Amino acid sequence: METLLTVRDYDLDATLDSGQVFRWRKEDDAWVGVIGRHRVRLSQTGDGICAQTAEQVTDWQWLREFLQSETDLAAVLKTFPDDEPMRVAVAACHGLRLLRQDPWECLASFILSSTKQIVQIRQIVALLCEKFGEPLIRPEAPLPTNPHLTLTLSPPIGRERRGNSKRTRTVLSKPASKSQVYGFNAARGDLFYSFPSPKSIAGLTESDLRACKMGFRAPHLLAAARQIADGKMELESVRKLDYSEARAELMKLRGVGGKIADCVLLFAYGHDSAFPVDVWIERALRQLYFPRRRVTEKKLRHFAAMHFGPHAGYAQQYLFHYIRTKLR
DNA sequence: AGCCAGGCTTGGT
DNA sequence: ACCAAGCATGGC
Repeated sequence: METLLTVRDYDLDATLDSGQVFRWRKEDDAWVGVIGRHRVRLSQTGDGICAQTAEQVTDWQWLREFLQSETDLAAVLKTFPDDEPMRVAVAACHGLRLLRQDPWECLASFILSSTKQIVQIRQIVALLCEKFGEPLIRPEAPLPTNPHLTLTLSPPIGRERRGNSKRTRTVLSKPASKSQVYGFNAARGDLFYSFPSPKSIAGLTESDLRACKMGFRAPHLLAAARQIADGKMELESVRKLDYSEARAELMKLRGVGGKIADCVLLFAYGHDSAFPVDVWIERALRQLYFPRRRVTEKKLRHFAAMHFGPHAGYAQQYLFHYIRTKLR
């Protein structure tokens, strides 16, 4: 299925490559990635964004929600302070947007992000999904016509399928290869996977997770997954909380400090006032707004909240992307 | 308070 | 070519 979202001032390249998401890859002129259980191909067109999926889609609301294509960007930009650094960043990153991600995927990704650079975060998250997510069908391939074939997926490489063994060996005496199932060569990297649920991660061991090269973040992710799977933490009910309540709630999770909580609040819960301060932003703020002055991190956060207005998180994204891509 | 915990990239030498 | 620094958090 294919649809065209008409939208102005939307730079897909900048948006999908600005450290908000870690699973999107550019293939030729299009971006391929996963939203929920949809494997999606996105490309920039003259008047918007073209999206393709393998399966029938009647309601594209989930896509508009993820892309935030209805957001009035001009209205957001108008609230930014009129100072030199902001003007430069906005001019340099025209069409940069904030996405609206699934809270769990966002939370887990940012737990894994601590003291990692973006390239490594991508590797870790990719490994996690390949090992423990469910394989998805690529948009270009037709859906399998034989219903039995859909029941004979072999387990992802490196993973024992426990429990529902009914599913793995039903009709066919010999398991179908991935290329039989999907109609293309499913070499590593060609298949896409859903993001593993809290429940599926909660059932793993720390060493399962360490095999994804996440190091000391493995116990953090495992503990967070278990807190959520046990119902001790309700990511859905965090939606009802205001910014500071939600921040305090998320920080109860292992591996979640102020910075990571702010990332999740901004990228998944739509709290535009969240202003994640990582080393890049901290350096930029000190250099641009407090040259040769000693300012504590707390003061810096206070300044950011006061100075950048109700959509401070958007302003942060412009500064972040500007210093990372244009000021290297 | 200050250090350490994977491992991969970046930057300095 | 080699080697240190950087990275956000929790635990000691």
